Amino acid sequence: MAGRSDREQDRPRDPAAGLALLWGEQGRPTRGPKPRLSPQRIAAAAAELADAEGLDAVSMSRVAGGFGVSAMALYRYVPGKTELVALMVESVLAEAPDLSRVPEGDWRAAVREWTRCCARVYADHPWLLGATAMRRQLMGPCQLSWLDAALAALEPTGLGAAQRHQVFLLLIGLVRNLAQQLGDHDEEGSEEWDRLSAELLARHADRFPALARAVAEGAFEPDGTDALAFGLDRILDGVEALMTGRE
Amino acid sequence: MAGRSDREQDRPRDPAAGLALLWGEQGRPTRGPKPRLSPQRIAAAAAELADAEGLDAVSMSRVAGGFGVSAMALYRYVPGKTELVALMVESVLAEAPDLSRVPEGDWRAAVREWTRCCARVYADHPWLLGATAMRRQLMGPCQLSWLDAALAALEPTGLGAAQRHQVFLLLIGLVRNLAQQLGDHDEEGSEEWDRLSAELLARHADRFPALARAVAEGAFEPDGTDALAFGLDRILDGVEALMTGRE
DNA sequence: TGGATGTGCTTACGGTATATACAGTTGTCT
DNA sequence: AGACAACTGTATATACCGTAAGCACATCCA
Repeated sequence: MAGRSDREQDRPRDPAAGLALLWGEQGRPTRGPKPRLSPQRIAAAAAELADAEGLDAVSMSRVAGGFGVSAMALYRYVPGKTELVALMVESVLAEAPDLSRVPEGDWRAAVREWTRCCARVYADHPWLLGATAMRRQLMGPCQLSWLDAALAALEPTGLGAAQRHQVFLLLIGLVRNLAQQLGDHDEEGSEEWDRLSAELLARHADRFPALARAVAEGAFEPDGTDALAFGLDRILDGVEALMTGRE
Repeated sequence: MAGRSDREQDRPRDPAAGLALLWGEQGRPTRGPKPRLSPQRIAAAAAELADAEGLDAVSMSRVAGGFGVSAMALYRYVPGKTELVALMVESVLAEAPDLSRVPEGDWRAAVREWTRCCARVYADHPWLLGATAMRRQLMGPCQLSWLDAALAALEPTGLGAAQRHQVFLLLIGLVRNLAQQLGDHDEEGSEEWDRLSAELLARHADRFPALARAVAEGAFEPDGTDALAFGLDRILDGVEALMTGRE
């Protein structure tokens, strides 16, 4: 109940060290006793813990406890918790998006597939949203390869590099917002929360006419439509309009 | 350096009490001494502190210290920190979007104006992103009035309620992602971070061909183009395509 | 005036990240 | 072989955090 965990927005005190760790550019020592752990194993265990109990459950103590060692032992492998979270993100993003199945040159299909893969990762690891909500994130190779894949998928559009980047931002924004929506919905006590909100809204319906109309029309009922597909189609249509309209 | 702050994803132990507080539906007592503080004043002070030093600086001690009282004194007005953050959000969202200037019926202008207002709030209060990154957020009247304004702006499109809601999600996603990008950029030590990243990317350029090409084209240079306007136009075009294509 | 009620404070607990100093282990070099 | 340096893991300590519980006092109603 007490002592919530971190927000990770403090910058690591030594960005270079953190990046070197993420990129696996650390000289491995030969002198002392064999290390029993490794940054990757620690990150994997932490990610597993986060999958099971949420990001808040990931504390140095808990993670270390899983290995039967003390909390301070982890600091031999990881500069600090900021870097540990970055490693967790990398470990989850290791499975690069598989865009081999899409037909050559069909950029819509490629972008669609990339977005779906991305959304699946966020769905499988709900803590990813919070872990990447930090400022000035340390970006590792896996994260960059996702970015690379998206930019590659967008190259057939003929858009400029800056615009490809902008579209990427749109896509990742869509995925992340949807992830937040989904994470909100399937939590315990959801029905009571919905009931409270509905009652409040009904009591103040006059203050929110457009919202009340939307609710009456069932805008917030969990219908079968795929929200991801909808947003994706809007973005793709917008990109298409840009292509045909100006080039 | 130690003791980072919370992530607010723990649910308040009593959602009903939190909501009542947000909606100002608490019976005011007459018996005891006049309260020297109020939830709103506390939230305003906390928001000011967050504006100046970031969300991490907002602790019960710090906020209470600003009033010259002890930390525990705040718990007479606010159930816990989760609710305090929700109140902070409400206080910042109190200035509802001003859509009176847009010409009647021009839904594109209205949506554009709403998005710009929203983006300005996020720019003025960078901590808003982190404060609303929680799950199952307590939604107060101010937040709902923003939602209402967006839905109202979308009504002239003739889209269904569910689709209006989806477009709203797209818009807020755009704003939030841009806020994260902007927050990333104007931090101290940004140039060193950029240098490190560029060097790493150059060293592994073969692993990220599309990314390398984009960098070479200057995709990540801070050019003068308005990223918000770009994403907004993509979304608006996508919506327009949906309107004309299917109805 | 008395009692009820609410305010503000003090103390304390269990949690967090992590700095520092130390003990034990292991490889390399003389 | 023996010395030494490097490395691992632990124990201790600091400085925070949110907050539960209880106490002393102020204020209003009867």
